[in-house]
Amino acid sequence: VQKINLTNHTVFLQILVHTPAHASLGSVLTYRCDTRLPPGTLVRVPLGKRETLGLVWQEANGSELPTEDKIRAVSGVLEGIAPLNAQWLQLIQFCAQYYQRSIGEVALNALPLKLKGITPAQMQRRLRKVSPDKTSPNKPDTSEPTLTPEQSIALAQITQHTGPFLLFGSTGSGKTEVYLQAVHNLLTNKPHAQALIMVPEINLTPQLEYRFLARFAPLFGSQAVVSMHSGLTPVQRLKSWLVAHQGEARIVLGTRMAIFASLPQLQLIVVDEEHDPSYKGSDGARYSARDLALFRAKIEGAKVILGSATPSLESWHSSRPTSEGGRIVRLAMPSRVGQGVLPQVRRIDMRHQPRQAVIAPPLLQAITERIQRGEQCMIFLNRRGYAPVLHCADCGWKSACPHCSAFRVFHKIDRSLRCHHCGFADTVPRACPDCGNIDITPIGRGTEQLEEHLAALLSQVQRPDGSAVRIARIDADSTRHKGSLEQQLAAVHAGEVDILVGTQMIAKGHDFRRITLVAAINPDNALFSSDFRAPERLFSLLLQAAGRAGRDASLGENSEMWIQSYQPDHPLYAALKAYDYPTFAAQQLQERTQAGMPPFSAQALVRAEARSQESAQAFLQAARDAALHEMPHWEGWAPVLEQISLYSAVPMTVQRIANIERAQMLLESPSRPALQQFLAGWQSVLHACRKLDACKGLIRWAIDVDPQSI
DNA sequence: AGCACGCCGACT
DNA sequence: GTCGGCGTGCTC
Repeated sequence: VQKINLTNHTVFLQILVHTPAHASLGSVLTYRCDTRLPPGTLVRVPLGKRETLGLVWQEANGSELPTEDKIRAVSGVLEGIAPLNAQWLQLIQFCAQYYQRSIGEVALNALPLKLKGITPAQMQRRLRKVSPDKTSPNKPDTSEPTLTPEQSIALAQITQHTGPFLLFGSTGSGKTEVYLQAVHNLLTNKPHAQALIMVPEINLTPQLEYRFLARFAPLFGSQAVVSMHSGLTPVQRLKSWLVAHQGEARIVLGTRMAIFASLPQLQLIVVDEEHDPSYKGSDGARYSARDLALFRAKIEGAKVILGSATPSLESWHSSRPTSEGGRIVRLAMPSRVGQGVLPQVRRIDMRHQPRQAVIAPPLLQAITERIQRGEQCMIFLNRRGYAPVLHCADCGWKSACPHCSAFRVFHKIDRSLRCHHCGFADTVPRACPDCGNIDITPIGRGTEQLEEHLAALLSQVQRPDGSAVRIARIDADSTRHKGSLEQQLAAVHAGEVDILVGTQMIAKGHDFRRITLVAAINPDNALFSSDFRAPERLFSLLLQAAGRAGRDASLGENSEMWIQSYQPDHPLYAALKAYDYPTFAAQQLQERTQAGMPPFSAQALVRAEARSQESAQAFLQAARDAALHEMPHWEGWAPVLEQISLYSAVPMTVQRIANIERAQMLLESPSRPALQQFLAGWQSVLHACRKLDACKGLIRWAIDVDPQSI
């Protein structure tokens, strides 16, 4: 009934809109327009009863147009914003295809939401605000720190070769200075070039942001360095995005999301702490920003530097000699800058310690001595709360969460039982809810209890000035309120704290100059984990933690890293004691070769969430059956399927969260392209399985390509 | 994802 | 009698 006036100028365009992967509607929709808009143009389009942001993908070739009465007209173009360039579009396409997401979802998630609601008038105002900042640069900072020989060699290699590079530098080897000078060289030699610096979590590494600002703002103006991370307000995000898109930002500093920043003159990407798991998303589009950085650098013709003291085994393996098939140039910087020495690692055999000792007597003694000398200690325990579970010895009751298949954690501080998965909390019962027994007891310990325990053990110990020992705890609970993390860290820096107790969140980034003793209370769990990447993460964490000690050269000489373990002779700890990542990596790679695990195979995981465990598993099994029995009959698919292993559907480790049952299924292939091809074809099967009767109650499913934890 | 329509429980 | 819960369905 709708009247359409087609002029001879009318073109049909495929436009990307934000529709999720599960929607029956695709994410590439056809609209008409009287102007030939180039790919990458930002537009506003009608979609149902609303108007939304769209991105021109390409012109529609007449053959596959939807019925004409469905096609609506583009409402307007976002004036004043240049189209996204071809490389950016290629990045989006690759990401969508590789991670099995719709292209519209990837593209629109990569753009600032605020673009959507913005009116042309606001846009003009916004653009004027960010237009070139004429404040002339302050006096150029000519005082670039002198590089060590190792740093100079690494920098020279980066200059001479095209990369990609793996900067393998031990904690404190001065990787950041190499990044800074590589960026400096680029930006001064090429007046329009842009660099992208990625960090795992920006609030944990504020000093990196500070160093970049301090170094480059005086040279290129304060607009030259912008940050991009999820902590920005929508308006700040829009602003950063526009400055980068217009080429005015020379340096973009950000978290994983920054990999999608529009950078028309991108020539260098740095991925700091490239092994960090937070580069791989665990919700929505589960992309690895590190892997995308390698791809993006390739298509942009840019250099990329991956930096780490404990590289991911994937990157490490890729940086083997070229003669053995390596594709990344390894640059090693083994020495610590200055006089700082890595702490001596001491392993305590907990089998030979008093039974109930949380802290072995020798460690307690060492802590005491440090405090009496006015030095600081840092103690790790990977469990927050007071005790991971409450228990009634009479009837066996445990503090289970009613909504999850997990125990609720006892938090003594507010006498609550809290579920760390769904957040459900209430006050601790006075007596056992099942049998009325008054005597319900905590089992195990968390950081809260460790803090209390230490306070009791050290109550008689005095600091050099005769005052009592001060203990601070830093974990997700103590830093819930905005700014409290900064406050607590400041207290540590100011020397107001003698012992810092915390979860792994204190291991990252922060330089505490007066800490001379670091201890891990109970790190063994990762040795027995069902996740084959757990040892890799543990090694990295412990090495990073060790790096917190002895940063002050005058104290560094006798700093220590203590490990309490029931397996003190485990090869992981032996390698750690020797600060020998290559040996550790070789052991791990050896095991992985034999077991055919990444990087010697490619993996994907399908996760299903449903009202019942049966329907979640039924869905996965149906998809598996179809892959095993139907897909081989598809024309030309048998050779692909021969290379794919599909394991059985199993409940996830935490089977139920917030009353939603979860199951998963692992897929493996020695060939990455085969796995890719399989997944692409399998999508339609998964969509079809959803409609089966046995799958009633299925809520959602998702494919996780290259899962980082299983 | 939005946004609407649609049919059942406790409140101005 | 309405307000509002979220189940189901549609969007070029």
